[in-house]
Order: sequence, then C-alpha cells, then structure tokens
Amino acid sequence: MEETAWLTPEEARAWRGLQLMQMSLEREMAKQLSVESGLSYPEYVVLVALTDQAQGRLRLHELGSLLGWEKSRVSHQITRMVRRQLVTKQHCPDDRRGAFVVLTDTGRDEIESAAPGHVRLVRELFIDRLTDDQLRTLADIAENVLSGMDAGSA
Amino acid sequence: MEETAWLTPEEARAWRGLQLMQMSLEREMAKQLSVESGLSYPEYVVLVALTDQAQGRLRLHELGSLLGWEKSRVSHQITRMVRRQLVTKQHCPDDRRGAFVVLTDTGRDEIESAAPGHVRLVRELFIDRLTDDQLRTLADIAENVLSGMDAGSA
DNA sequence: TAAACTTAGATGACGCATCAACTATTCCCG
DNA sequence: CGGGAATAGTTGATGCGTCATCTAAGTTTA
Repeated sequence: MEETAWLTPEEARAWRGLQLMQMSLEREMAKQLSVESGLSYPEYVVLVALTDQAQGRLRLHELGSLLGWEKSRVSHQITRMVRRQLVTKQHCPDDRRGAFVVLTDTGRDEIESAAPGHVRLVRELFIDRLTDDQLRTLADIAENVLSGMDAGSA
Repeated sequence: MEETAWLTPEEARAWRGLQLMQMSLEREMAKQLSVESGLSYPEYVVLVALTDQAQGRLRLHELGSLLGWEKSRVSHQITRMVRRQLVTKQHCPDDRRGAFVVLTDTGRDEIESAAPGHVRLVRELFIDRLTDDQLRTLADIAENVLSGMDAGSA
C-alpha cells in the first residue's frame, strides 16, 4: 500500500482556488439572473441551448448531451420549466418514446432580456480579468481534463 | 445602450470549458466518495475542515467562512451530519448564541478512510494532468477572480 | 443604561441534482 | 419474425443550496 501523496501547497492552492472560484462565480451568476430576470441559472442554460437551435427545439436526450446532464436531471428540469411556461413539450412523431422541448414565446422573451446582463457579468467577473494567455491556458486545461474523464469512463 | 459584447469563440471555449470541467470533476468526486465511503462531497469537506483543527472543532460561523458557505447552508448541513453521527454540537460557554461543531469518533474514522482515495482521484483526474506552469496559472487566475468578487461585494 | 444595531444560528419552503426503479418503444440479431 | 438488449423518458426519495424570516444574545452609542 502506497503512502498517500497529499497535495503540495502549490497544488492545494490551485485545487482549492478552482473550487472556490467556481462556487463564487456560479453564486454570482445565479443571484444576478434571479434578481434581474427571475430566471434560475439552470433555466437560463436550457433556454440558451434552445435558442441556439434553428427551430428552437430539442429532444430531451439531445439537450442532455449538449449540457452534459443526466436524463433524469433533464426530465425534472423540463417539468419545472413547463410549469413556468418557459418551454412546452411536443410529441415526437418519429419516435413515440420521445419528446421535443420547445421554446415558448415567454421563454424567448425571458432569455432575450436576460442574456445581455448575464454576458456582461461573465465579462466583468471573469473574462475581462484574464489575459489572452490565461484564457487559452484555461481552455486547454479544461479540454485536457475532460478528455481524461471521457477516456476513463469508457 | 451599448451593443452587447458576446463572447468570442476563444472566450466561450474557456468559459464553457471551465463550467463543464468543474461540473464533471465534482460529479466524479461525489460519486467516488459515495461509493467508496458513503460520504457526500459536502460531508467530506466539512470533515476535512474539522480535522485540520487541533481540537477537531469549530464554531459554525468559522466553518462557514473557512468554506465560503452561507450561514444557513452551514446550519442545514450540520443538522444532517449530526443526524448521521459524523459530528455533534457543543454549546459555547463564551457566547450563548453560538455552538461548536465537533468531530465524533465515527466522523474521524470516516474521513481517515475516505481521504486517501479522494486525494488519489484528485491527482488522477486533475493535478497530474497539469504542468507546473498550468497549475500556477490556474491558481493565479482563481486568486485574481476571487479578489475581484470580494472587492465588488464590498 | 436603554435603544438601536449587529451577529449567531435555526427553520421552512422551494428549486436543483442524483439514484434507483420503472414503463414504453425501438433496435438488433438469430 | 420473435425475443433480448439498448434507448427515451418518468417518477419518488433524498441530500444539497438559497432565500426570507425569525429568535436570541452580544455590541455600540446616545
């Protein structure tokens, strides 16, 4: 049995910093969205994904794989969003098991009014505080770490 | 009214990558802890914080500021952990409003058996995939972004 | 010292995320 | 074609996290 290789101070600084940063960022994003638009962060993310689609609709499983969400998470989230009239569900004629999530007019209005403020905050708290180099490094790190987890799970 | 400055592809790659990476990392950490130790990630974090204290105890608000958690989050979490016998609460003699969270023997056993596997996974999925340079850059980014949010909230 | 303010913590409601179990459909292969 | 495996989605339970609200105790200041 190997002796456990605890984190060095430099490693801990990066790991802990990442965790704290991410938690704080998400908190700020969520708070701003909720105050300025009455949307939750997950709601926002779903609406953006739908807006990115030409037809403003997606199968639930497509939405899930786009966002990296598990199917039951998608299902619960959409249930809540249907209740709030941000989306509706449409039967899928080609696959009777399935359904489309469709952006409603309300949903489109909400996302269009929320997006500018959200992006502004992302810039203010995050993007604009990083150099181009840091931005690139971070993207590389994420890509690398994610590919490692994909490989590991396969 | 300014035109909204949407994210460039490079910026989106970093921002989206960060979100996805963090979500996936937390998911893996949580899953492994739960499978190998029956602990949730928040439980783990609390137990680590307590273990780091010489006396194995902390005031609730100290725990909160250590972890960056809001007071009601701390309170709910500790309530659940008391139920699971991982910690107990002690009245604080110096401040009759307050209480200590104290590690139980069970809690100590759990954390000691969980920690090595957890750290191993942190290394495997994250630390060991980064160069020293990347690690340093990431820690710097986190520090910078966090200090920006502190300043903003003050 | 009394009133105002702040801090410590608890609580209930509600949305979020996962797990396990389930139904219904489609796909695939002998 | 028929039967088993994979896929699409739902559901209920449970833990997590925030908000608003509340109580109690400590602190400040007029």
